[in-house]
Amino acid sequence: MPTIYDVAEAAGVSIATVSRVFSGRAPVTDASRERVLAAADALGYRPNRMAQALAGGRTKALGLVMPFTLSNPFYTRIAEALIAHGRQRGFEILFALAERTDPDSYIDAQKSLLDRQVQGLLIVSNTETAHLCREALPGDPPPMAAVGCLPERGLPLATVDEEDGGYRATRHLIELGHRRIAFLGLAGMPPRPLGREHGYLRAMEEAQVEAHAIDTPVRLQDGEQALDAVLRQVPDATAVFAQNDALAIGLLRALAERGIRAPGELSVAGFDDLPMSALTVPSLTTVRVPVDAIAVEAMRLLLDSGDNGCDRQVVIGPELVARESTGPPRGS
Amino acid sequence: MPTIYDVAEAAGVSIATVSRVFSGRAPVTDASRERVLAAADALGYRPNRMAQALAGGRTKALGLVMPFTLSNPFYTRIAEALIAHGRQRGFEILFALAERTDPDSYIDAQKSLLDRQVQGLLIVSNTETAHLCREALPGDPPPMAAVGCLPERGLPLATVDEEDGGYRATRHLIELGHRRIAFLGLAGMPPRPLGREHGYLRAMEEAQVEAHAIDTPVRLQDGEQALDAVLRQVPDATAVFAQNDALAIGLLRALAERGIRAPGELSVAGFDDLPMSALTVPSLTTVRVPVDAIAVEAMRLLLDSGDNGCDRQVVIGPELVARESTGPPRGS
DNA sequence: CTGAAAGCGCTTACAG
DNA sequence: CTGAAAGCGCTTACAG
Repeated sequence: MPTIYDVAEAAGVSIATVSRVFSGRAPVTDASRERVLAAADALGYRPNRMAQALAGGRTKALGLVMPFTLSNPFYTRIAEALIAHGRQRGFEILFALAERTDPDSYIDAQKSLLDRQVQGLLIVSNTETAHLCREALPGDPPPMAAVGCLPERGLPLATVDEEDGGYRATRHLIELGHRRIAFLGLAGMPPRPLGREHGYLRAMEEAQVEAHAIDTPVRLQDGEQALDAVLRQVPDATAVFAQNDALAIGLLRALAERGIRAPGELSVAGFDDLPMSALTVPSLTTVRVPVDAIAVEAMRLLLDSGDNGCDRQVVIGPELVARESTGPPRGS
Repeated sequence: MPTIYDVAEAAGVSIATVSRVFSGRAPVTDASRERVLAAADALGYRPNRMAQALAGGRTKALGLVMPFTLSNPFYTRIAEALIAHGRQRGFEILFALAERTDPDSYIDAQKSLLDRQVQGLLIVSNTETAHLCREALPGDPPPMAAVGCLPERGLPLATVDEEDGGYRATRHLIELGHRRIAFLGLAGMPPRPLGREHGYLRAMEEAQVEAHAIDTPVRLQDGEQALDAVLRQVPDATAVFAQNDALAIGLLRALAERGIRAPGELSVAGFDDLPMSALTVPSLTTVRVPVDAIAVEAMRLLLDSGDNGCDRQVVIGPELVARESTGPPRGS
């Protein structure tokens, strides 16, 4: 690989000039620029980013800490949007996948990114984990923003309004005529992500009907277990609102297996609007998370904050997407 | 951030000794080691990887070039497996996502990885793209391996036996009694990935029935278009074999929308075995790609090749997973 | 606008 | 086993 010395020699200038041409941040005559560019092109020169980072301190790289379960479509959508917007702003996004969802795994992942001298850190996780990541930051930390957690003081954050989303989904079911509506949500995660459930509870209270929140894991493969829990705990439920689309899709499958019609006997609503959610049978009513807008705001928080922005929070409103999996309650 | 000098001072040794302790590749007395480790720990020292890479030439990082569509579950499964096995072998995996699927985007992504001085390159793509990436490699290139493409000379490669997978899926349909079986596959990608289709053609020929390969895009959202094509081109088809599960799932949805029963009126088989494929209604018969084994072999090709291995190809056998979406043909 | 020089934080022969 | 020194390929004040 040719180095900056090779280019300088070929172009008949000093390495400082070559550096100036490539960084674009210093005055160079057009003549010099052209000769340097021509020489670089001829040699196939590309600056060594390790050396640039070491000498300049700036890496033009941002770190993204995510759960290891890349196959979770919601995370990958966030990642795609973040990469796209980072690129537009001239930053490369470096991934670090947390091996598990516990805080230590996140902190390890964060450190590996810091070792690469990233200029900013994006954390996709729940609020507590993001907070712990923040505390684990070294003395002279790069800016950090959390993505998609619940709002909480002291952490710049771009997220969807989960409470409002939960409220909208529940209102939708209530307006269809449902009164026995169960919420299916996350158990055992410290802390429980409460936003969606809170929205559900508020809508139920407002409608003066009894709420039933059921603890269940929320993955694709947990549909059967969740359905069992519903049938046991709220046997006369006519609708369920699931914490996320993955669980809702698993639930749809479990219902089909038992011959329970959706929405005829049980309406199902989810949260996320995965690409898959429009294509299940029946297609899934859900709450669309504005992933793109979240990514834009997260980049803004990270890069445009100046000195003041360290505590800003941007909460973006979601949108209800009504599809086939919800309908009037049975017997109405 | 503390540097190696801070640690050396605190431990009362030279920076060379600190470096030796952290690299683990040189003799140090236990006493020195302990003092260095204690000092490093107290200061929160972590080696600057940029400096390590620049000074040592080795980065302990491998590059992974993938299509930008992270949300394609097949790619993310490959990525997960690669990351897991890379870690086990002490390597970090750096991603570069090709913005589009054209070769130039891949080459750009590859270059950005090379700029980071990765010690090896993994290309997830079709064979032609991988070949072009290889040709674009600079004078002194790191080892490279292609993952999941079709076999072709001159490129180390770990992949599934696509032809065999296509054959097995088709045999499964034939053994169920089907004779009118359409293949739904990729159009317009240069070159067309022919493996799965070849397996289909071989099975059809062997059974002495007429083959019907239909060109169609293969994404989740292409199910409707693909179904139209089948109904138009092979109206009496009793089964289809789709190039991948995404398309097969889309197809299932399209069938449900038109009230065509699967497998009653049309059996559907896919290829990939996505997590989702077990949970559709009906669940999807498919060919399981041994993602984990492929990842292990890819790492082996990259890291254990010595000088000889540059041309090795590992083709791993797939497995048929029979589920609900296939059954005997109508009227049998 | 341009060059010579110092320095970023490490690793690696080279002596000892 | 250990230290002093050179050097990895850049960027950045500092002069001019």
